[in-house]
Amino acid sequence: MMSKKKIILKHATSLFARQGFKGTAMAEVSKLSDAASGTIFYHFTSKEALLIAILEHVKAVIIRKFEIYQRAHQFENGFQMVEGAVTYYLQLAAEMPDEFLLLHRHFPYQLAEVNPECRRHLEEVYNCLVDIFENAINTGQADGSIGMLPARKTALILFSTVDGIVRFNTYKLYDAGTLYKELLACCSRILQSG
Amino acid sequence: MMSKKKIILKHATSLFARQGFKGTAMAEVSKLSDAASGTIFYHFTSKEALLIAILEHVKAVIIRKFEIYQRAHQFENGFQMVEGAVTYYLQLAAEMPDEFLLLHRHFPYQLAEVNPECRRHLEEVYNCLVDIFENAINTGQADGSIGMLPARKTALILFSTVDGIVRFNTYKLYDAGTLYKELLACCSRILQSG
DNA sequence: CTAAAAACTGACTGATCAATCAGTCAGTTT
DNA sequence: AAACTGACTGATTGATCAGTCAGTTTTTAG
Repeated sequence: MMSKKKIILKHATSLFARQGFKGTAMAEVSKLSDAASGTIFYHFTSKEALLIAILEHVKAVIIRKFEIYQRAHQFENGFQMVEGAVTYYLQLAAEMPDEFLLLHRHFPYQLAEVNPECRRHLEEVYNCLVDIFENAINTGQADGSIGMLPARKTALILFSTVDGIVRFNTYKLYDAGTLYKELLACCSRILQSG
Repeated sequence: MMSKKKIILKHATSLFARQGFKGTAMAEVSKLSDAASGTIFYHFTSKEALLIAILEHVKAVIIRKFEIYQRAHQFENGFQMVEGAVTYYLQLAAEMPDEFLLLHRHFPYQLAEVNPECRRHLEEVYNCLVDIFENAINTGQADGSIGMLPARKTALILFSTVDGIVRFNTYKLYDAGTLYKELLACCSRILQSG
């Protein structure tokens, strides 16, 4: 049985992601969670504290999932590691739409400017994600499957591209699935050695 | 002398971009514009109508600026046209931070789901921007400076990358300037012929 | 069992906000 | 000089919302 605190966290994540922070009334969260409004403030000191708790949880889930993924997969070379990372990133974004939508909204970054804890959570998520690309590039440069580009900067550009495609999907401007093949082809061209 | 309506539009753009739609009180707009709250509702029927008017104006400005840019520049070949488009996009985003911030927020796309006029404005902005990349790629494929990739899809991926870099800047996660050289290098690798 | 602690409830409060509307006033037309 | 126009004003209103609190139920520990 899921605790009421976790139920509240789950529904608040979904509502904040879909309707925004200011656009979500605590009464909506309490209704969806089948909890009295007072219960939310019993578990979380304020609406802002609820948002921080959500971000902390999202961070923990994403970091854990990527660690599990990395341990479970073996690649022939660094280039295939990058391809794997791109594919898994798209897959994860489809699996956790609320969490990715939340990270694509502006209000967490606005709060991060005045709240160091919030800033830390967001930085850790982004570092985790960019590190995956960077590690794969470093591996590929060591085994010769990837050309000698600046690893961190190329990782940032790659991440920016993949994340942009996910955003197209979110905003319903273009379907990510139809770009998958071309996205991998672009990665291949960017990273090719020689 | 700027009309009061334009002054309101200007300050509302800035406030909506920085604080969000729900996060901005009409009283703030009226204070910054040095107008009575009633004046805003005299010119715009509602807060939502004000947002639509802002998006229409942003669309008009961006489309006009890119038309002027394209007429004023001559390129040796299609590949240099792409480089020019990337450079100009980054430059424009730095010149019009409020407008780009607004387009990077989630609420215009949320409104677009229920308001066809809003959806039209946003689509026209994105079509204008992606078309610039697509035209350049088509030109390059005709003159041999760009390889035979699917033009529209490659344009979308390129746009997604460049726009992602602008977003890094907005969210203060990474400075776009330091990625400029590597960004152009990636474009070159993606588009190279042969 | 009992007593204390923890979890939970929902009516209530004060603040905030979008939108309204009766009215002012400078300028134009009849 | 009378009638009219349209930009502008700001006090007011009804709705909404985050957060509180006094009290109830459930769980835990001795």
